[in-house]
Amino acid sequence: MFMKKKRPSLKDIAEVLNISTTTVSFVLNGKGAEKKISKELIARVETYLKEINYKPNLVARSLRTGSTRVLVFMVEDISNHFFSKVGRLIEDICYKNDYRVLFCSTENNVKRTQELIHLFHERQVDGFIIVPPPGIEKEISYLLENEVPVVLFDRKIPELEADYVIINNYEGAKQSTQHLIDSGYKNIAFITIDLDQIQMHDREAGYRATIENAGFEPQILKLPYNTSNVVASREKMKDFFKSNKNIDALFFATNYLSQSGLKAIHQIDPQLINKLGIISFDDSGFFEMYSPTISAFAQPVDEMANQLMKILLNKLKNKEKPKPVKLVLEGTLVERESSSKK
Amino acid sequence: MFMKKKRPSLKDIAEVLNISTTTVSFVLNGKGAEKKISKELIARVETYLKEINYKPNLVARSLRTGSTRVLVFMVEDISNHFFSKVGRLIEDICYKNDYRVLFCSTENNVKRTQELIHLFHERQVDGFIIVPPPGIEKEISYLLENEVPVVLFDRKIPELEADYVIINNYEGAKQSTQHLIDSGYKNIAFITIDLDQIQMHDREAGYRATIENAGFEPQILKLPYNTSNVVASREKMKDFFKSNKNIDALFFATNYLSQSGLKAIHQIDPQLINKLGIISFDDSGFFEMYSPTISAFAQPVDEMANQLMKILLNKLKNKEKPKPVKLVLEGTLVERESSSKK
DNA sequence: GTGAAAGCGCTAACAG
DNA sequence: CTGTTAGCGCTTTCAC
Repeated sequence: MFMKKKRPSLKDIAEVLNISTTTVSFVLNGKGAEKKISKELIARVETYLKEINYKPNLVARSLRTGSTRVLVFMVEDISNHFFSKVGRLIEDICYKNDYRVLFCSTENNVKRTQELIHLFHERQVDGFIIVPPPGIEKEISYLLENEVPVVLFDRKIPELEADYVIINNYEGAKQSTQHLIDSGYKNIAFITIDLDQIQMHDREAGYRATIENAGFEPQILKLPYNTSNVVASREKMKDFFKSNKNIDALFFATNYLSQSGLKAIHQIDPQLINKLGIISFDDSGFFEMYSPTISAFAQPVDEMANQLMKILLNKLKNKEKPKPVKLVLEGTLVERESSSKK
Repeated sequence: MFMKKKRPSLKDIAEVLNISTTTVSFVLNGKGAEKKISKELIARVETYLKEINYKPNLVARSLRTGSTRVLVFMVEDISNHFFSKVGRLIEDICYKNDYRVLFCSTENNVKRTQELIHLFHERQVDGFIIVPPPGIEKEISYLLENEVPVVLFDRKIPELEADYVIINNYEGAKQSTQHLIDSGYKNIAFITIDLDQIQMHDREAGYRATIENAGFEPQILKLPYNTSNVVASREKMKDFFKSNKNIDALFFATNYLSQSGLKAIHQIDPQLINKLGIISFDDSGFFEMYSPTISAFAQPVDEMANQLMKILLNKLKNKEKPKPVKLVLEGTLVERESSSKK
């Protein structure tokens, strides 16, 4: 018969060393000097802590302090090149500020996002960076009302007084479209997603304005948004490409649409790709690897990460809330083989 | 002057309703009937809980119960197709068992992995599924000693008495190599990583045995493992391909090596890919999308997820530890365009 | 059927 | 300089 060895607590340590838990706690938290505990005692405690490889119970600490020092970065899909890049940068900034950060993917699914928000809020995380899926307004308001620090990212929610960092989608779509026009393409189609999200509307509007301004005809394919059925989407793209043979260039509204589109193009005819101009909104590691390499309108990931964290850390520090920060950044066109002059 | 509205606690609720916290707690946890609380009281409490949209403080609950009902799935890179697929399946099983699961990437970095293990252990997660990077033995032993449920995945650590779920890498490499031989390739090179990990050794051994058995010459390129310097790796591949013109097929030891290799091949000559036989260990969403589509040796993701969770849930339930479960599963060859007969 | 009260492990105000 | 102690919000035993 044996007992499960219980993890030692501060109290256990205090008993062994014949001192109070207060002293141990102070030393543990590096407040020994500040609290004027003698060098010898500090050394004795630290040695013992190291010896038994003591790990404090952070659940208890969090309950006591009311802070977990954990933040959450909640995006549509953390494996997406754009989000993972920003995530990585954010992680570094968090560590420097003695915060930890957890990543998770909403898959643009409201229900899943609600669950994630509650999961983390109930576990008392200190703050959120969220790419809000459509329909999540209520949960965001809930966090706001409860004065949980939240910064929106990639999309804003117009009716909400929340901080956000986004890019100028309209301008990016204009530049991308204009680039294809400048490269000599005349029948440029826009492939987008049938989702009532402001950033998608802006991209479409940018495309439309540029095409019409050049005296061309907009041609738009709107795919239903359902990650589960990529095959059906690809079939729709194939049908669209086949029945609109006049198209000589494609502008994809997101990087995952591009990837699906490239596959569709390949399935129609492996040579077809070399006859089309292609550009994608959002960059991807994949684009540099494809043959030909694929042009993209890239978002300013460094600046986004810096700004997001600056806003969030500020909210974490100052409990009284200032006016929401609303940031609209500019992206840059990355010209690769797929959009060169034909 | 206003006060930050504190989240209501069980005590607040009890006061408002003029009952004890015990009763509220019982109702909250669905134990009303079991504890024979009157239907009316249950209804009254539930109504009020809903009305104020009460969210329990799970940090407090965890401190009290000693369980967070959170598990961690710690892999090399969660954006890797193989790991994200398994992760998704595991997530479903967790939810069904009323556990939550957190995902994170070790990047095969020991220091990072140590920090992650401690981060989560200090926060009292209930269990771990870990793809162990080389050099992490000590931390895993630490968890084992503290009787934290751990299951290793994708790789075992021979000197450790830990549960694990892996595949037969030797057999998979043999099948993959044999498939290239059967397709008529004669000079098959193996591209691998210079990492002292058992699964890499097994893959190499499987390749070597099959090649020698067919009377051919093994040709192996070992790249240094450093995710940071993909460009340098790619340059090494290019040099290797250029200075070994006799090579007519390539067997990549991991899916990320394949992706890097495909890029190298493209950079040498966009047409070169069509002259080479290619197969990759581990499948990837990318392979189905590439032109040509890339063959792969795929791991049995469903079975892996099921077995991992079966083992972990069992450990969570039965505190006395049984003998470690050591599972070696078989993968399957997915034949695509890149390895067809030339 | 319901409530009082102890206690999970930690921090920090206060006392000495 | 160090210790006593209250209490974070919750669960659960025991009492009535």
